[in-house]
Amino acid sequence: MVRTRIAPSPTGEDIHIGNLYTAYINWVFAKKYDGKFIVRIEDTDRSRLVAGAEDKILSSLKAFGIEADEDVLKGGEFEPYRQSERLEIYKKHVLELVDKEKAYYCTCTQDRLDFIRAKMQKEKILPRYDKHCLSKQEEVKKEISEGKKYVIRLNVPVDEIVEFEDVIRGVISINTSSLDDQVLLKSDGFPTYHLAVVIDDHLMEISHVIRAEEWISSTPKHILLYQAFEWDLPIFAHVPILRNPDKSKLSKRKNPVWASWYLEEGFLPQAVLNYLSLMGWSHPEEKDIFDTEEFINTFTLERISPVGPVFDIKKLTWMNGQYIMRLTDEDLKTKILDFFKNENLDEEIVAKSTPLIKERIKTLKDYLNIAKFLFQKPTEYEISLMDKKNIIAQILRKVENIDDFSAKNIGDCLQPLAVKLEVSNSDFFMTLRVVMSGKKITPPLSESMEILGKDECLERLRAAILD
RNA sequence: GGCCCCAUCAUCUAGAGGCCUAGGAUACCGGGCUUUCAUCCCGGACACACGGGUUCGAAUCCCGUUGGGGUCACCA
Repeated sequence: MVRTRIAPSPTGEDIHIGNLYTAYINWVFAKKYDGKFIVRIEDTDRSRLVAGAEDKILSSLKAFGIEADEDVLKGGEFEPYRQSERLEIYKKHVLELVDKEKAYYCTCTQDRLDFIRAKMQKEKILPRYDKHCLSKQEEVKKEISEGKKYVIRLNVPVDEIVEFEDVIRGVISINTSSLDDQVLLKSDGFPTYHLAVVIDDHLMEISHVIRAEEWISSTPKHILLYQAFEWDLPIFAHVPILRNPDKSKLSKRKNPVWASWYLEEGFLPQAVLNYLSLMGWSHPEEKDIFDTEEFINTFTLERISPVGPVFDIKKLTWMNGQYIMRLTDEDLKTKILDFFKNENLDEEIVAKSTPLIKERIKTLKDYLNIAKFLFQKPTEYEISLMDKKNIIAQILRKVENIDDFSAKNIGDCLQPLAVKLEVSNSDFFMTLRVVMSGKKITPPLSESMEILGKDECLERLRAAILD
């Protein structure tokens, strides 16, 4: 049984786009093998907890269609799915490790820790805990019974090789001498990530740990824990970290990183997911555009490349445009209406204009940029109409006499006027375009005028003359 | 800095020894279509980091160098 998970921390505004990426890979992998996808909330850092973050993460995941089979809302066989509610479990297990002498109590103060760290740094040796408390456990236990604050540390063996296999990168081996005696249980009684992740992944029967590359260097600690507990290892796959254009880890300083930002900018979930699937992975037939179902069918972990890809919003934007073009008119109308629900747009106008703007917008947000004039009169003109008054007056007279106000007929009636006035087509229609919309770039003119209707067009022509 | 991971156009990538005078996509530049813009079509410029091996033959395998990234917390 394939069981995958993501373990977001409610410490930010929303789910990070990089986490959305790993979530998608995990979800797709589970779907491909008829497995289960679990969302586990890792809220063990009480100091960085952000109120509302958990809800936001869950709702964003849902907005992108990545639904968990087991999570804090749905529950499941292995609940609770919030780590702060599993404290007893961690405690019990870590004590087991102490019994086995794989872990030990430590009552060192932060001051002492800071001191030895500084000293080691000065001596240019790797700063890490010096196992000071390990040799005097009885004494330490006595201190603890007297109420002294303590942590429990992993007793990392000296100078051993820890090896594990990563599906994407092959065998990775690290000497334990580069590992610290990691704190497993913090003094507030909460586990650290390293303890909690191993226990939960085991207890929740996670078969494949698919997570970001930044976890590679702490995986040996996890291996040591699995060995200490005498548990079987899951399969590890470390997917690449998404990068800023300067190749550093994707960060909010340099890029929009919150998943919901993309939705707010008018990107379609499917387009974002499709783009994300191309990060470190490519379709065997070199396709760019494909839906989730096809991704599930063709995806393999082995095909993920270990190279960290730059997140290129330009290509995402192109892809989003492609998705918008492929939407049915009805579907696009609904999406635009929903996107601009606060604007209370006239549904009929949106419906009529949708086919006109379909190939012209890259995001839903672009819609009003290009079509706003259909809902309201221009407030200014991008081109001066001062020396065009005569032309406009002639157009006005002509338009007054058009009875069949269809796009085709409007064009047919106006075209001869351009010839008669000896004005080039582009000049003539640009003038009219600006009169109608105020802008130089618009959807097709005759069609737009048809949507506006004869009366509205006449009003705009008169307004332009008076301007 | 130690350890670990990585290395094909600006970017995402194809490529698993001969099919590669390296293919596609985005972006960019030019042209066509066109009542603006967009779509669409055609064309262009642009890459195997470097140095050693192995081999009849290397973008592909090995080693080194360089470069980039990650990680070294009672954060995840």
